[in-house]
Amino acid sequence: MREVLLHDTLSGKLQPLRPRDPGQVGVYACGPTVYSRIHVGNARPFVVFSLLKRFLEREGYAVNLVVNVTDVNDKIYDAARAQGRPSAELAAEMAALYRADTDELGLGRPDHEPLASETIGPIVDYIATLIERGHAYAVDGDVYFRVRSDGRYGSLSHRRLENMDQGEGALSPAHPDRKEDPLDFALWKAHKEGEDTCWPAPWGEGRPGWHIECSAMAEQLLGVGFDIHGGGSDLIFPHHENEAAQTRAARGSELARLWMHNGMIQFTGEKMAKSVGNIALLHEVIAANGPQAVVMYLASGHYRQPLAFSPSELADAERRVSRIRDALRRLQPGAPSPPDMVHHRDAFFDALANDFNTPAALASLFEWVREANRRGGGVGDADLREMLAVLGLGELTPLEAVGDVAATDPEAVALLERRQQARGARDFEEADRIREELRGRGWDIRDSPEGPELVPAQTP
RNA sequence: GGCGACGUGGCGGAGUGGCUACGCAGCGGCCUGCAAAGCCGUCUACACCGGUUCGAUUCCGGUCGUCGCCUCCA
Repeated sequence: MREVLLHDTLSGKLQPLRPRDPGQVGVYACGPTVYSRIHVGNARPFVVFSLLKRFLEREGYAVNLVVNVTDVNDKIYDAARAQGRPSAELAAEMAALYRADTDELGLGRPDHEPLASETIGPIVDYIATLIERGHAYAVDGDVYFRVRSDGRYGSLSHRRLENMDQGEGALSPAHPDRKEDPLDFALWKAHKEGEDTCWPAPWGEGRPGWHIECSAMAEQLLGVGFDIHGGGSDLIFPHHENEAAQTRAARGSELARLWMHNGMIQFTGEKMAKSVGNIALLHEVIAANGPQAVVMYLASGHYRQPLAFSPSELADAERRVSRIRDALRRLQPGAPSPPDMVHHRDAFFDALANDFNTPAALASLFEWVREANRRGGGVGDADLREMLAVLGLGELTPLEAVGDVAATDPEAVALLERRQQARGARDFEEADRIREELRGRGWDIRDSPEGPELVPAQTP
């Protein structure tokens, strides 16, 4: 088992992974708010933490991955109202589409996917505890967290209270004196006209604020002080800062041991976001490029850095997948790989152990591929398969050889034979004509010393 | 204004105080009837200005620029 180093946002440094319970790693990653279909940016944490789980499991850990779904939220109310439908119905539909879209990636599901709407009881209890301990207060059915009661507030996002923009809330003409302090944030929001869902609570019916749900759900499923809390870097403040503050205040200990944050996907030079309008929907990108290309694309940058998105980047990723797929054709399935190539495989996993450096790992993978290609056919594919499995590309299959085609498209095989006859007769005009005909049927020809093969045509 | 990250070859994107990843694209070559695939080579980059050092793309300071957060946001 390698020592795994991960960058921790709280300390700002690489930290060795030292699980609370030896051999077991609990991971909580913030998932989407379901008010519309997710885009590629939303998919990044899903992929990053899914792949991290695979890697840690490969290293021998038992991993429990929790990715929540926020299904009660202002944006959902707004979107549902605009569509003239119940908010719960919209949330349920979008949650189902989120699962369907991410299923398409072929990475499996997280171990748990809790919903805010199904965690109301624990959330209410949590808030009650905060009030009892003097860290929260109710005002006309709202409940606010007393930010200044947490001595370590700001430690995660590395900001000082005095530097914070305090324009929000305090001077709101609608609610002039609700909060004791403009920095305080809502734990519970009293039911308002036009909101079609609410739940009972000791301080009045309403619904949870955004941050409390994660503290409650993470604790329910992983316990306080679990190993890794993750999400997009745009969540560091205020979302994760608030989560951390709530848990310290209610439980007297830290929510998570290590905080991991992924960088933003950038499209047209800035963050891909619905509010900017520069989004590419995940299911459309998968439909256009295939799921493996999307995973390859997301793995091609270090998770902490911003990553440039464009259609050509996805096409690039698709070519890389093809290179691997082509290499697979020449390999010996299920056979061990040459021992003198194992250093590439080891370098691959070493790179992942060093702050989950997927692009460096991919470099080693491609060095392995080049070496295998150099050696010609017959190299065992075991090492490559091991690497691909961790990347979630284990399902990659080599392009079919002609033998497999016979069953599905006997006509193509007949054409290939006619082309061989034409070539034998040095009638290259006819041979090339048949090649074009086969391409029209969706097959590319690859000639080799061992004879011609048919492979599915690459989409241009 | 505050905090943080970053500026690498045509593009994407790692990384390192000295040996200049990886992929895509381009170009040349090998192979091929021609292609495709593959292999070899090539295109020899690290924003700018100072400093430290025998030596800096890598460390320090400054300048310019970009991005993120400070409000919902993966």
